[in-house]
Amino acid sequence: MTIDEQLAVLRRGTTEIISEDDLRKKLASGKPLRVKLGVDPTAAHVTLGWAVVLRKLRDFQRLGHTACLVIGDFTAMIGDPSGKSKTRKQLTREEVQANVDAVSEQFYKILDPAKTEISYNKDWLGKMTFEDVIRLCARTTVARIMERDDFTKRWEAHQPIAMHEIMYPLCQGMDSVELNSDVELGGNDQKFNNLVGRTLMEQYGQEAQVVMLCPLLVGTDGKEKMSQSLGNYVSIVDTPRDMFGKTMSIPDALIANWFELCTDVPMDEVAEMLADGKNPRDAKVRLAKEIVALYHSVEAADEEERYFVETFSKRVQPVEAESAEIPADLVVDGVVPLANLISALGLAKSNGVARDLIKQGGVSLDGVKHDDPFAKLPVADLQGKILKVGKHQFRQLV
RNA sequence: GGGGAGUUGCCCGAGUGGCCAAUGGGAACAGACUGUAAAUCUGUCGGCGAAUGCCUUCGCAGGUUCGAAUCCUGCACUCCCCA
Repeated sequence: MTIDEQLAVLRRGTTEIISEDDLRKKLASGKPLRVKLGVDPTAAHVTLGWAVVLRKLRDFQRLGHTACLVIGDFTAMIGDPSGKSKTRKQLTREEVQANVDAVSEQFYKILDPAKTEISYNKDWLGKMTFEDVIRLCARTTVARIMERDDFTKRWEAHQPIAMHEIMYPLCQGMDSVELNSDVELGGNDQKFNNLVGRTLMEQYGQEAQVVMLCPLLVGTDGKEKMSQSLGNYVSIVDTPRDMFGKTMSIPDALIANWFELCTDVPMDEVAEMLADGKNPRDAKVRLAKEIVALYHSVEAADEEERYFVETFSKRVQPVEAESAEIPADLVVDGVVPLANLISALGLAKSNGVARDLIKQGGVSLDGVKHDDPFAKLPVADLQGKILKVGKHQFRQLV
């Protein structure tokens, strides 16, 4: 592959490469590049948003380069201030470890283990003495740190900024020095942090890393960046059903963007699907199938399409639903209060909410609406039926 | 170090002794309409209860009072101005 061809692959789905000339030179050297990606184990799932950068890293691997994952077990205790309007909660060692364990195997659904190097930044950051820290701090200025707009905004809004938060970019920069990385990948919100890495590397006599930024994937709500704390995410370990369903619920405006960032479908093909006169729903179905196929299988994708069409498009009951046993302690004289059953099965968070749902016509059994919030139904009538609560929740009663 | 302002439900934000489970907006959820999209309309939105009702909530801990989110004291946290 020529350098230009490689660049074309690498460029897809990036917003900025600082600088492309430097990247070209590094590629031209012919040696495998060390491509760094810092991950903070602040969450237990790899989301599609997170996958955007991981997939980019995989692109590098396919071109023969080495992925250097830095698990931020040290920095997670600080919490990246990027894009945050509040100080993040500091995680304990145990929480961090639990997340690392959960997340690391998910990485290999995307990355090639043979070309992946994993390190933990506590190994070096944790060993720095206070003197080391002071000397590190001396390498940057308050004005430089405060120029990032997360801080500027918080400052102007009179929001607190804790001292330890301003250390974050320096920590991440030290990671680059430690790894002597050639390229650092990151989400767009990482620009500031990654640029600090360039500065520090030069100060330590290294060649500055190339910074490659990927756009932040917008979540299923169509507004905010995808994140676990906002609940607008699709996890790569979601069941095929959830994955498909959540993808189908994104706003139309996001379809092209998701194709670009989450799949390998060529963009001109995408443009064709979204041309005037075409139903965007069909493009979305294709998108959902691509995603399911990527993390599960083509068969699962076909299966979910069929399920989706039957269940939602044709508005019939699902072929099969998760089965749920009627809790024995709810049964009195052979009858069960419907509202209590719904909350006991976790389909509503309290009996009151369950009753509200029933009143609003959001509950049905085998397609028959039940709107009496105080209904008590004989167990015999319930067994074998499909309980539907709200739009998406189905349970096969046993 | 000195002076001032603030902490209310998922978020923002009213509320200055009983009519407050607490106005309003946003988010969320449900229904209608659809393509499990968008927009729109309607409804719900602390917990328990069939219900008059009961319990828990207005930074934390005490106190005053028949009665406090509202008054007093102490504590914690945040912001602003000055040094």
